[in-house]
Amino acid sequence: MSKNTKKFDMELFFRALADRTRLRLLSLMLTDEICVCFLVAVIGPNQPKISRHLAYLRRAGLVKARRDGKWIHYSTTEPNDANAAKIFREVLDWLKQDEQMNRDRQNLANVCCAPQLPVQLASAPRPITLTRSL
Amino acid sequence: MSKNTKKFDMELFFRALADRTRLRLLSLMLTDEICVCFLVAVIGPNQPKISRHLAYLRRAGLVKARRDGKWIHYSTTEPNDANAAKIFREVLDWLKQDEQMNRDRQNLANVCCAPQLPVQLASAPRPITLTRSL
DNA sequence: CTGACATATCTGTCAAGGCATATTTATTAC
DNA sequence: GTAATAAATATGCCTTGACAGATATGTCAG
Repeated sequence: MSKNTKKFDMELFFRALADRTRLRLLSLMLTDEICVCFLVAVIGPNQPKISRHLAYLRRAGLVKARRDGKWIHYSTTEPNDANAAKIFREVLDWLKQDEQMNRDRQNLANVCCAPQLPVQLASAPRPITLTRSL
Repeated sequence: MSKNTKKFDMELFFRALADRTRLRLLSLMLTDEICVCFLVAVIGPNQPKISRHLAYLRRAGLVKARRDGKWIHYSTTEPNDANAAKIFREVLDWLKQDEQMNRDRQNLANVCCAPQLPVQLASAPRPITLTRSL
């Protein structure tokens, strides 16, 4: 019953966006939800680091998680404030112009669409849109 | 001549926006440039704090300073990147809906349009638009 | 010298990266 | 079916660096 306009935390919102690793994570969720294991595969070998940044994004209300057996899929979600939501969409568009993030997305495509996945990813659930063409 | 597209620092941009004091400062520049002494008068008695946050905003390319004798006037300025510029404009609009910042702007109007200014502000150059009605 | 503003320094807090470990779920052994 | 194990992810702890707030001091214009 608390009013929906629950005083959105602008500072938390912007701090969540003020880190390159987090922006890179968001850029990998641009097309559809993605399993954590692929985020780790693309961005770096340090799994706890990725996990903590995902938790940060979750706290800020920018992403949501969906459990799927052993795996957890992350996707962007609309912030609880109209202004923030609009800005967030524009930030996501902005990410499409970043060189490093374009490389990241290319790497993701290479990794998860390879005929032969690396051992640890062999049975991981691949992003949907990237596997449509298989 | 280095290319104008000089790799804009997104992290710095968002970090600059990720602090309530800095957002409050920006909100006081919404209508026109404003002298530091009024920023101090409205936001708090701690002058070095205000000064440091202004320096931060300057480094991030969100505000510019103009010297006028003893006084320095600050105003918002367009970030060096088209996406950032658009988002920045929207953030500034967003600030108009914040309660605390509305109180700040009201306080500014009260302070600088009072017939009798406090001693320290007696000769300070008042914001233009707020004094139009005098 | 005085007034307006900036910068240096100190302290406390937060967050990032790295490593170890806990937690949850699926799998295998019995 | 239950116990032990392994895989995927999350969380705790530690160290380090950035930065916010406060006070003191420096700079620059009148």
